[in-house]
Amino acid sequence: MSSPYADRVLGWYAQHARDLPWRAPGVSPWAVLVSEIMLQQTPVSRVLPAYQAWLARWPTPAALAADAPGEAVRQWGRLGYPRRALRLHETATIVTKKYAGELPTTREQLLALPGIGAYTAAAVAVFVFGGRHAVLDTNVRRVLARVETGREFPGAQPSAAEYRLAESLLPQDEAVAARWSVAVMELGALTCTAAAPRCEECPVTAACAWLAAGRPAAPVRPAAQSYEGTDRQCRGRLLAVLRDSREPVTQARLDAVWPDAVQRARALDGLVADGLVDPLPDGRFALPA
DNA sequence: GAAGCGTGGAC
DNA sequence: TGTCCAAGCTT
Repeated sequence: MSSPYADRVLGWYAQHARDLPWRAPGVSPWAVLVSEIMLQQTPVSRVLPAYQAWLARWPTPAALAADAPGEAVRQWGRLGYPRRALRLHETATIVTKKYAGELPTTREQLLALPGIGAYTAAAVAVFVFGGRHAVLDTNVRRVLARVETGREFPGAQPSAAEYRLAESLLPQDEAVAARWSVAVMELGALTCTAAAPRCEECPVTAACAWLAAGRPAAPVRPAAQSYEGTDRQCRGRLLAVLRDSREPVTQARLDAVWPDAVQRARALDGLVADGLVDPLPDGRFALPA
């Protein structure tokens, strides 16, 4: 079984696909993984320059593994969620030692690597190696919620039913299925967007349950916690001090960027526990060596 | 399963 | 100087 509107989505993709660097022919599996990790919760526009700079510095997993994890955190810059940089470095080390420098090709092998979860494992297995798996990211989930379920937004986490649905829609042919997966994702990113979807440009309006129902609005969700004053903001400030310093920094330098001493200590402890910050014997702090 | 984890752009 | 959201993962 496969999607009755697969041809329409594939045709739309042929016309509208963005010319992104990680989609260029000849891009290495490792480079695609780097792009996928960077794209976790970070918009394409901000990833583009970071992706180019990262691969210019470390073209292969072996090159990254040969450098200190702290350098990965520094190069990560302000992309956000810097644990991703640390885990990418760990993965580079594993790939270098265990897989002789070549990214493994199956979803299960990829899933076992740090920082690679269900989505990223499927995405790399499909986009690079042509596997036939459901690729459920936020874009695909939103498209399926609307077209198939008639709801404006999907639930908080992908359900087993969602996976079954996504798998049932995959075209039989592996290569076609891979193209379908990236095409649905692109449709969600460009047309079936979270805010102000462009239904007038959509190739599958005839099949869309949400549109047929008159685009009913989802129930209002509880307001998100403000970022201002959170531990996350505090961690970000502290790590920025370390990123911007070539030398280890003193406690006083960290104290200067956050007024609340209790919260500051908690955030710093968290960064140390996460391996993002090294406390040195002399009392100073540094990115991990 | 919920909560924690950064950052900046679009409204 | 508010809210939402962006190719999620881990515990």
